[in-house]
Amino acid sequence: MGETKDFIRTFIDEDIKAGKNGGHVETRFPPEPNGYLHIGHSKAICINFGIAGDYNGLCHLRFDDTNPVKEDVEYVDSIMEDVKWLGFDWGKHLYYASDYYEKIYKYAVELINKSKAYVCDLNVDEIRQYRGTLTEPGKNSPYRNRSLEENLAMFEKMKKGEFPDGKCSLRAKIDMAHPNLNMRDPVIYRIKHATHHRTGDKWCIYPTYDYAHPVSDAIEKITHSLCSLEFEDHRPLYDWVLDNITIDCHPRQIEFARLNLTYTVMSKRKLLELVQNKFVSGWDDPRLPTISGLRRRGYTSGSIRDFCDRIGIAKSNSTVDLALLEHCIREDLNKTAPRVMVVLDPIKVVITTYPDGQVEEFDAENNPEDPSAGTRKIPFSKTIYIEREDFREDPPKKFFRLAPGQEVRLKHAYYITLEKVIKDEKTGEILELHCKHDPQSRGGGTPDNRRVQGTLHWVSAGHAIDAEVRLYENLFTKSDPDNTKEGEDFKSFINPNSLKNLINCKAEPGLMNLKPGLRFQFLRHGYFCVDLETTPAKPVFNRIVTLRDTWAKLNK
RNA sequence: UGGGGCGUCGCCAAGCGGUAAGGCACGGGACUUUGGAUCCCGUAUUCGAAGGUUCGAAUCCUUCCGCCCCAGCCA
Repeated sequence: MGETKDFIRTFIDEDIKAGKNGGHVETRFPPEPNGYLHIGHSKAICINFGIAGDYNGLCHLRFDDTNPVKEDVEYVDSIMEDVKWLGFDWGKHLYYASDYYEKIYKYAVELINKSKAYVCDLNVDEIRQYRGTLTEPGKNSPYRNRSLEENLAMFEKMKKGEFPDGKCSLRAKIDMAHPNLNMRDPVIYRIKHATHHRTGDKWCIYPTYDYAHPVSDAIEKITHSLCSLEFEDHRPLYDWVLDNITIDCHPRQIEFARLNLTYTVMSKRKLLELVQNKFVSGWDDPRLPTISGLRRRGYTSGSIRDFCDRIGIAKSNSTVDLALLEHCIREDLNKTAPRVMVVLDPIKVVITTYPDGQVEEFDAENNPEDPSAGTRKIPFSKTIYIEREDFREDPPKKFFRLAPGQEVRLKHAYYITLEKVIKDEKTGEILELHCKHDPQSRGGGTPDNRRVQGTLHWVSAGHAIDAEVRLYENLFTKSDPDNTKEGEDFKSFINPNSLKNLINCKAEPGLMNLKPGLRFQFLRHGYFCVDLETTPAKPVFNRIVTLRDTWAKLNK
């Protein structure tokens, strides 16, 4: 968190010291609207918005929508929602590469006029053959030296839709023998008779990323164009484009390593497959690493920002341990989430010494970490539920919870001692437990200050509400499902137990009126989030952090 | 075998010639009206390897080794 400076900020400091851009810093987050944002994007978002903020600059949100066949408004809507939810504000600076199509086109004409671009009739296969290989140079396209007039006329015809898809393309004229393949006359415009989600059918030629991106950055007067490592090889082309058109801005491209997380699929292609083939309920399935999935699972945006701060920025390919993300949400929720008593697997307890029909209320602190969170009243009565696992008829040593003759404390309430176990005569099933209580222990302590070893959570049977808990588990059992070997299908690493596991439980009556998104810590059960599907009749909770539970189960 | 990057603790990551930060994970202890809470304490004689320069190197030089990316009219 700013203790040590990353290399990007170091570069920016150097630029400022050198007097570049008048000391201004302007960045952009440029997603292609072809899927939902995931935790990996949040790193890029935090870096771009974070750096702009640090330098009192601006960060734009720009949709890199140059390939109509993959894009959709559903994605642009979700991306805007997720960036906002993460806590970032692009202000008025919402842009679309498609808004620049006219300008981008004119710059292409300029390149043609300067003899820096030409229309090439080679098809995809031919272009590939002419490109050469990693070790052999390519050879010039036979169309490379078309006349200026012919190029202009051809490009005009491309634009007018006089050619079918793939008939020809506009290529930058650079160097077919360049050691960097990206510089071997890259295609900068291709024909696609497809409907664009914003420009409709106005265009049938679309600029490629390599050409549209630097132009878009320059149009927006971006100072630092931050992107991931795989674009390092494209930087010479980025610079070439801006050096060869008439534009008074030349952003500096800086690359950083993208995020990888253990036990997590980050590839958009794979996420799309999981969604389309219904392995999950949708892009916001709580088991997915999408921003919307994490949100629904109960992650706070603050915890995700904290995570992005902690992982740092560097250029080495790395895979961050999922445990760090989980640490971040636990740390956040520990400070903010109210504590609540919920019995997941109830067993009935009757306090025989407690008056029939009597009800009293106890004060319970909402959060021991935060006194300002206040207290709430919880009802107590003769019949309560406790956790089945909190009772043992034959307690092993060191079992300090309820057992015959053993005194325990009911959190916030009384000390009770087990006197009798009531069983079904035929089946032997335990039906209820009969206990006596010490009236002097009201509130959880006694005048004689005697200590009890165990404290149990409970709910009053007559007041408890029925709730439903979903114990989602981690989707993948493999550390790097994104990296499967030859012949391996990443779907074979899906954890069969990750599917929602519904548990009907008994909860404090106060949990009746909850809004989706609220998080709680259920004593001893961890953190839960009120699910979107919660109805007035029945709250539904999603468990928030589960990799640990998954491991516990797998290692059994 | 062309080009571009990267190699510091199990996982991230500082360090930029002056003698290895920090976080996560892990181990041990304390405490607690249930913690997956909190607080202590511990954990790289060593920086991919080997040479060299230097009083002194993770930091400079040389060579070697390993990993990642690039042959889309995807981004």
